[in-house]
Amino acid sequence: MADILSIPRRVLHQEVAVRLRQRIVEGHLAPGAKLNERELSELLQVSRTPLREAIKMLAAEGLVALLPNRGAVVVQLSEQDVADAFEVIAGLEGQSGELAAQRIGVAQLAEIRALHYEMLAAFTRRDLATYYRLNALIHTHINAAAGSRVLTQTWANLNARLQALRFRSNFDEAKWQRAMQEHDRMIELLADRDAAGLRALMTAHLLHKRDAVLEQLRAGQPGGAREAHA
Amino acid sequence: MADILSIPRRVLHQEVAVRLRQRIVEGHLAPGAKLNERELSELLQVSRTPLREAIKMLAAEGLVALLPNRGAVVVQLSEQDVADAFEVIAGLEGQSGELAAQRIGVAQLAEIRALHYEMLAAFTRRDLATYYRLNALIHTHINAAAGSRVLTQTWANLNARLQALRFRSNFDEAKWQRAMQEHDRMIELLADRDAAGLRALMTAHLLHKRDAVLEQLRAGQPGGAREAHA
DNA sequence: GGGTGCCAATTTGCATACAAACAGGCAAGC
DNA sequence: GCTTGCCTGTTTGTATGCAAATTGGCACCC
Repeated sequence: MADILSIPRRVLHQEVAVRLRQRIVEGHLAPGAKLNERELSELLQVSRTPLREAIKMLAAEGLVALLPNRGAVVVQLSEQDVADAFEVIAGLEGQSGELAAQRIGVAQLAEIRALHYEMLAAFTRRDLATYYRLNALIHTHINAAAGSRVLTQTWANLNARLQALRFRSNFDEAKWQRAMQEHDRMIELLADRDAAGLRALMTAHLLHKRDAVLEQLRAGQPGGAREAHA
Repeated sequence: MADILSIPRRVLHQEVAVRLRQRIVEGHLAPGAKLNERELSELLQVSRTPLREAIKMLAAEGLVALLPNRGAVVVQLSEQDVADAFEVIAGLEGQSGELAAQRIGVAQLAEIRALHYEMLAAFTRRDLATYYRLNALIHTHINAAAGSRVLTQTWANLNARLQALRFRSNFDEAKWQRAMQEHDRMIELLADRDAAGLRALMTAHLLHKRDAVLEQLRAGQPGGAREAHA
């Protein structure tokens, strides 16, 4: 909690990295798109040096791919990659759940519960955007409650790559209701400190999410071709 | 398969990143050490620009931490971090095992078996350095056999952070024998395509490794380098 | 003596300049 | 007509220069 004291020390290349991540997740930079350095440096009003440093960070995070002497492109996950990624993150969420159930404090639990009710409100209104925001926030809080910095970093990294997909995935009513029920159950299991139960639930929750996203992908890209990679 | 044809396109900043990773893993850059840009650029005979880009990549990988206006330092994992990291990687290895058992081809299995026998030879000679090299190679091959690029990347990233520790961890005879037995069993389970079994074994294997490393850490890193002696 | 403020040396952060590699268009040769 | 080679504009890769921030030391004041 010492973070509150530290004044925000922003450095340009980190700021640029944040902005680029946003643009990728929000789809302004679509998968496969080339990152033209001159263009981006003009757009963001920075020189190429910090921009390049930011791009290298995104490359290490797996958000973009570097083509030697040919710049960087936004990675394009094949259907198989998406499935694989969700399976990996399902494992990470499972572990988050297990640890969170063991380690969560009352204040953290209360906050998550509050977010849950807010999300329930958004669900009731069928306000998808708010629902997603709160959903992501709840998962982030559970992950944080696990109290494992390594887990948090690994999860956040992978999550960033999948956010772009989730953003668009707009699953059907039945799936949405099930997801909501699973979230209800999460709160119960957290309150009960049922580590094994929460692990199982969260893993299953993410695998369901995988299925929903894949279904969406297949519907959107008939033919379901495996996309090429560099 | 196509990799054989592509000529190696080296770029300086990637080369530098490789070298820096080596230096960190091998302990030339100890945890907590400051990365002086001028110093390193002279050492590696490159200008500061590609060096800085490489440092940013390592930062994104979690190998170094960036202190705004104060450069980068090699991350220093607390005991808790180490335990957490091994638990995360245990989950990843478990998934590697499960997928590998399902997807491995005969050629891949044969290669892993061959490496296993080589490792058995190294174990018999109590040649720790060779044992470690082959051990790491086997785990890499199993991971590759899982055929999940996302899993491979996530695993490799985390693994890099722990290699430095393993390098030094010089566990006792009993633990070494158990590890060797577990590896024997891995081969059996792979050959049997026992996905659930291999998942469980590999997870346990890594948790045992965690215990060994933590024990070593607590013992207070007794001087001995990595050369073993029985 | 201990604390505070200032100054200089060092180091990082960013911008720019220059070199190398690439893409694609055009013309010449088969 | 198709390929091959060259040539040029564009883009990426690297080096260097300059500005800003930090660290540590020293003098000064309380």
